[in-house]
Amino acid sequence: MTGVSQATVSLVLNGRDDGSVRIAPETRERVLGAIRATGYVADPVARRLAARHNRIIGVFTYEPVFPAGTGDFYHPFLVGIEESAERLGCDLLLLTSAPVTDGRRRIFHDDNRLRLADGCVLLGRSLDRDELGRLVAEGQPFVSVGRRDDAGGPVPYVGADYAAATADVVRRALDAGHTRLAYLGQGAGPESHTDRFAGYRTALDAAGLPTRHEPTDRSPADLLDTLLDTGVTAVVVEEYADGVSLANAAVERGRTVPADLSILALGDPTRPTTSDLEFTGFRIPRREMGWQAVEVLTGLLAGVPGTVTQRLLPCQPVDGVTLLPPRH
Amino acid sequence: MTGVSQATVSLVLNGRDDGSVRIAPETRERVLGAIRATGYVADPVARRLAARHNRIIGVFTYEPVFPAGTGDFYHPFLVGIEESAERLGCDLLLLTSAPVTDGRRRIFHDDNRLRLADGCVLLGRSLDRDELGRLVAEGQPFVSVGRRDDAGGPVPYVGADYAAATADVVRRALDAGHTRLAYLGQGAGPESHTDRFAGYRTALDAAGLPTRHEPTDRSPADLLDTLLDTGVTAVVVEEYADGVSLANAAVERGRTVPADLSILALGDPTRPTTSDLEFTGFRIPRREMGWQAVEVLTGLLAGVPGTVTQRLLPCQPVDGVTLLPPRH
DNA sequence: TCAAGGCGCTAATACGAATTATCACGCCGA
DNA sequence: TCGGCGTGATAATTCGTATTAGCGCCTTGA
Repeated sequence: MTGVSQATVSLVLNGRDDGSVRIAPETRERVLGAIRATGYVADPVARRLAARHNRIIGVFTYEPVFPAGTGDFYHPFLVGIEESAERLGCDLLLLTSAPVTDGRRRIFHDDNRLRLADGCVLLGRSLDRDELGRLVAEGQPFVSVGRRDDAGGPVPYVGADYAAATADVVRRALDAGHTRLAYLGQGAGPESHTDRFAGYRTALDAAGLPTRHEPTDRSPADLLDTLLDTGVTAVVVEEYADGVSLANAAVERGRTVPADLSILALGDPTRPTTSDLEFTGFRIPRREMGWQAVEVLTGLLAGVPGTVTQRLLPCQPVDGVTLLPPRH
Repeated sequence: MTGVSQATVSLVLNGRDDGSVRIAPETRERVLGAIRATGYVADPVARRLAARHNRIIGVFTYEPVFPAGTGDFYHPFLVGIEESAERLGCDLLLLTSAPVTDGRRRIFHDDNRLRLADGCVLLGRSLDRDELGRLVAEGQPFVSVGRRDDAGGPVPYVGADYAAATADVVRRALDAGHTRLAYLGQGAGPESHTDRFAGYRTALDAAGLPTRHEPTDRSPADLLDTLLDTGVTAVVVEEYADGVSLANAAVERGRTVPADLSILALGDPTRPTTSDLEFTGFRIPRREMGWQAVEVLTGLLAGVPGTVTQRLLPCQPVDGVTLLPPRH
């Protein structure tokens, strides 16, 4: 249309008029006119092939992105991710094509499409260690939402400081006069669990008090009986839903929360559950985590020098109504 | 590593051993071995450049994808879209980079990235007519979630049959004995509104009864007075939230719903609102709409002949507690 | 004996942009 | 007249893959 070469169009399109390249203003206008007239837009894929980046951020989750069963636990993360992406002018690629084997999605498989994006954000309770290691080894740019242990190298993450938040919750119970506190949950497995348990242990150790770990495989009623029989006056629960079950069991047994037993929740519900009690504990800064994860990723990609790639964000304390001094 | 050409690797990688191409089993094994050893995966971008499609489905919404203010009205659509995409092995690209001008996102702008995807799904109460027309004119493959009028050509869509569902609701009120039914809402603007109003009008016309249209700009209390003063016994409300306001106003005035006034909701809440009443009306098959939108899109892309590209899905009637025969 | 065709693979090219070395041109000064 | 220099644009190459015509060799059948 304009009689210029493809190269010239490319230069005009990208507004290149720095020292090394010059386009006559008249030519530039002609090209821009043709672009406007035809509505031409450069093929982003070809562009990516040549430029080696495309402002696409992959989002990989081990559960469906738009959750049904997780009671929207992941929703706030995604809100933060989207807001951040929008601000940075990036698009999000939801890696929904990853096939599900053995009940979970896999990053690496025969038609790995991760590299469609410049980098990716990983979301999920527990990431597969092998896959994580491979990402690190291959130098794939990624950021995990949630702290992760090293996997053959440092893993970039934006996590919540569960250890500090849990220790704080425990200290609040200690300040209220409790001396026999149990930890209800796995306390192992995913980093989010071990961190909580570590915080619990730290706070009790510092106070010179014994720890007590209850697994979650017992019925709430049994569990309640055991706890009360052995003089436990406060329980910190890893999973919000387990706290709800325990409280319900207490009500059924004619006991009162928190008069008979204080219950402290270590975070937001990850399973759909309802309760009219507002549990004392803390909130996970989910939106902020999602937001910062994208920030860290783009920092990594741009090679920004000062970027801290391992971040722990503070949790917000929640006062709630489930903590009272113990009876004597 | 194996001494074969790039072309051979490509052929092995894609499992091409149909009639036209043959690879010696021994060679194939050697190549596969090298692939396993190195963990090589084809660059999806280059692949897309060559193949001219990439199994990416764009998702464009006129509101944030992960909604905050819309009370998760859009969530079920996205769940359906994701499920369908997962089943078809496609990834979803959320077009979050589209800049917001004059309070809404725009598809077309100077750095249009729609073409990154093979096609796209459009979501939103009202789509911009000009943009829609341009999509049609340019032959961009897309599907709208929600019925749309022609825009210089037929618009592919998967919508809810609001007209039929509304007519059905009105008939249920007529069957209960109502003869003075008002329509509360815009009744104009987006197709979803005009369709509802059309259904309302159709049902009343068929019964030989007069229609009555109330705009939403009045206070619920005023509105309630007017309705009752003029003998209206049932109201169909376009917006769930307006029904809630009206019901609340009734309670404040010492009236009872549905004894004094039946209220029928034409769909699910699009704004966050709470009410202990379960409104009589219908539910929008949101998940199914999202699901089928992706189906239609992939059908379009694959050029599947029999694909119906304009679909209206039935809404599910809800019995609820807000419809009773009128007092005499 | 020779054309026809099967076999397994590769060279070459396309995909659509970004990048860079280079070229043609005109002007100026020596 | 010739060389040097600033201008403005282009030819050629690159990114990593998919596709296809065709090569050289061998077998088969008439």
